[in-house]
Amino acid sequence: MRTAAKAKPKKIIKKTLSGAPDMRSRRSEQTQQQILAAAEVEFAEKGLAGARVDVIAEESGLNKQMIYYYYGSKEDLYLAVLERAYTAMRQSERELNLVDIEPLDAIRKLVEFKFDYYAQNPRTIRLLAAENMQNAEFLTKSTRLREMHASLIDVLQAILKAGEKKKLIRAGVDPVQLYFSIAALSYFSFSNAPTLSAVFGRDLSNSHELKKRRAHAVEIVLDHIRVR
Amino acid sequence: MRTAAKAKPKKIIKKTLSGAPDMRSRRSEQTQQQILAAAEVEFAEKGLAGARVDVIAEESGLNKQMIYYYYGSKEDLYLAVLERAYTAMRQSERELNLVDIEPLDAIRKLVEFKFDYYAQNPRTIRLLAAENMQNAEFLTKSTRLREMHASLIDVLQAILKAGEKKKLIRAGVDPVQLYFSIAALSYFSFSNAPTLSAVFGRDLSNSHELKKRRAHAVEIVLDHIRVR
Amino acid sequence: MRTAAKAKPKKIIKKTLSGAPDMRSRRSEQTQQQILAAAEVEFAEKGLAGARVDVIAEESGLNKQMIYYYYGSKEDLYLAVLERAYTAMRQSERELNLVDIEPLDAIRKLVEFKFDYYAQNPRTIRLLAAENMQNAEFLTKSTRLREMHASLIDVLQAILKAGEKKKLIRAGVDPVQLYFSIAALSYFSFSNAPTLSAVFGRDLSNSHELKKRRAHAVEIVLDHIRVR
Amino acid sequence: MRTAAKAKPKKIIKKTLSGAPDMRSRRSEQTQQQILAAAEVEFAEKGLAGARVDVIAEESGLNKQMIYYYYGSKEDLYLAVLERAYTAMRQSERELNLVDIEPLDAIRKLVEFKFDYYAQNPRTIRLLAAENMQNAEFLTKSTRLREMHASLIDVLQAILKAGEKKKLIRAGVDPVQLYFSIAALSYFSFSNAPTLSAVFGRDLSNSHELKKRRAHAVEIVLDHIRVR
DNA sequence: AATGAATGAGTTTTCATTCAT
DNA sequence: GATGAATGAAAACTCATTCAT
Repeated sequence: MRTAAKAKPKKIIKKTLSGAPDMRSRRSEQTQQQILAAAEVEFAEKGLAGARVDVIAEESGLNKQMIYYYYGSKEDLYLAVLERAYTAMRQSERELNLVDIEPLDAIRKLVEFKFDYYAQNPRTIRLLAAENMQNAEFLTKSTRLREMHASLIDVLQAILKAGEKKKLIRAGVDPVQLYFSIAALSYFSFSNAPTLSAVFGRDLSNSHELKKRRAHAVEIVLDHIRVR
Repeated sequence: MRTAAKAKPKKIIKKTLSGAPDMRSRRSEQTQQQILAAAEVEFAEKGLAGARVDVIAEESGLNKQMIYYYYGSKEDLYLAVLERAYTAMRQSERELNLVDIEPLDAIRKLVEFKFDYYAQNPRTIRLLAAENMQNAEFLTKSTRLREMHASLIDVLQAILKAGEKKKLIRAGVDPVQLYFSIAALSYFSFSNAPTLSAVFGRDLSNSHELKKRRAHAVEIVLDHIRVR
Repeated sequence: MRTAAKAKPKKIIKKTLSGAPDMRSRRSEQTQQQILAAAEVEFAEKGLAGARVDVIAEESGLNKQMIYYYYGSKEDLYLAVLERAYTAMRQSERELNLVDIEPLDAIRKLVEFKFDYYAQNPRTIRLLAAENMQNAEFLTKSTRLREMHASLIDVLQAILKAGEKKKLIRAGVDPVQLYFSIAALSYFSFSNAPTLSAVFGRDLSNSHELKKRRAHAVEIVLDHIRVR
Repeated sequence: MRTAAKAKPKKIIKKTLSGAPDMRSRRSEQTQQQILAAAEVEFAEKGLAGARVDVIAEESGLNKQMIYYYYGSKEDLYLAVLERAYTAMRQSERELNLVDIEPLDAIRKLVEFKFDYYAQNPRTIRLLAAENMQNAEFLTKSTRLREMHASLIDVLQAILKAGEKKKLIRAGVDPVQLYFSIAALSYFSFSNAPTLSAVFGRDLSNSHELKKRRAHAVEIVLDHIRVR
């Protein structure tokens, strides 16, 4: 309906929260994973508007209706994909152990981790890009995601402090700004590879180029924080 | 024809190249500008797939057929928009005069310019992001754009050399890597503002935040190239 | 979208209000009438839920998209049909001239008019029945219709008063109740003809039966108001 | 199969006729009643086309397959609901004892009974309305229902005769016409309450209005048959 | 008897594009 | 040059029904 607000009939959606161990239906859980996997590929490739529900159904090897059965709508499926990718990234960050390492090495490791994560999860890059194109409409909508603040900030803070104490890192470095810069230097190499490659006329995504880029990112960050 | 692969029948398109002074029709020229302006807004906001020809027509104050008359198809219109934005950016870069400035100041100015350009041209950011989502399909397709290689690389090269000679800038800085990093640090602040704002729960696009971000970008770059 | 309220992009609908004499497009006006005519048949036959947009398009000889172009949605088209039928009925009532007739004859004429109107406009009966099944959701929604109160009540009132004065009609007859009863006796014969016919095993819609029914309706009403 | 004409493959349906005391499965009987109850609500609310099997399953607390197990199809379930409601109404009529009452009181009681039955069984009204929208397709199809002719006609006939003999009721009253009118006056008040309420801008379903309406129905009927 | 999962065939709606004037 | 009207092809979404357990 267009003209008037109408009490939408509540649609019954069968999504089993992945946390709940629903023993009765390991099959159902698997089906949902198949859908999510296919959807991630499609959304990462084409964005929300460009993605096709038919394609997702086709690629998942399932019926189109299953998508609506489990996720309710294209947009809700997109949100599920986004949540999963985002959660996985935060989880990876959380598993990064930087505490017992020399401060400068920790920073180096952190930059390399960020860079490598994007290198290994190109779809996450594209989902983030798509989401930014949408002004983070869905990320904002998701309570789950909004609350998942970047845990690395605290870690960074701790490392910087430890480094200061050891006279390895200069005082006064803003951890948030630093985090942004690390993210920027990692993200950009992948997010903008297509246009950069086109303009520079050479492939920027081969491993040689990436290695140089990664090393540069590490250096530029370290140069900024090191005491002279 | 909507999604399918197309064997474009050559269609006569009336686009007057803006270079050629077609005196007969200043009105025509204006019509095309109206379309381009509305299209830029729409494509920047929604991307290629999400943009609606109806909306562009509506917003331009013209009718849909005019779009097809002048631009042939939605995709060709998108290309025209992209070309214009890209050309304008390159033109701005070309107008930047960094030759007669002290090397470190020149770098500072360059970083600030990049940052400010994105700040003042948010639609360019979004068009670039959209184009990257499309794997630079259109940028690649456009001979005009492909040939418009980033002139700043040469300028950067010259500045670095001059700086080295004056013992202000350390030797061995790769101008391409540096250019990428400058672009990254500028671009990212704007391209990813929506998701960052959502996750950090505060508005990163106000002028205070941007000023801090800009200063940080300048510093991180300078710290990298300065001799110690 | 299911999950969240979303700012529906305003859809451009080209419906020319039938009042506005849009000379440029008599063709457009005719197209809309074709759609309305086909829609009335379909909605009257199957109700809102049962009606098929495809069928309406097919029967109107037009493209399905035209329906959306002019009316925006199936529901809005239904509303347009309802409004037209309702307006026509009220208009007919308004054209009934009962003022200069003997009171009892006026009542008789009124009952016959109601009965005949339903007899001649079976689709109006069905649209009303459909609308009642929907708890008058659309009639309530339509400002235009809600304001179109039954003008016959006032006329009835006047007739009753005149009849009282002439000692032809007894005092104390409630015009609203009487109007309802007249409507009931007319409407029911048509609205419930299918089930009654099925149960009584004979066709109640032939002209002989209708004549008897009509005469009975007149008598029962007159018997109620006549002075003894 | 949804809309298409169907060559129903004979399907084994487990419906235990409510008459047969199938001791083995009181549970089964209860399940069927749950389904019927939920179905009646849904069909009465939305009609055949508008009703959703999912909703019926949900509301009955059972699952969809049970509906198909016991009733074979949505349409057959609708028929079962219709049959039950109709049978109940006829049963009520049969239990009405009007034989030993004064003729005019009997008529009064009959009108009141009809009115009250509809008042207390609003879903029956809606099922009848739905069925009439379908041109009584299902009622016609059901041998059981077709044979269940309105028993009140005979009763009415007897009352009228008795009244005539006692000079209380005038001769020549057609019992079928009278029955129709009684039904009309009762039914209409409920069937058309939504549209009437909308147009008259006041609630016609409160008890005060209904009392007035009921009294009026009684009077108009009595006025018609009474000797003067 | 009962359940959750899956399906195919619709159904409404959207959208780029073209036609006629 | 410009406009409103029209179209076909696809897109999202729905729903009765069946399958497998």
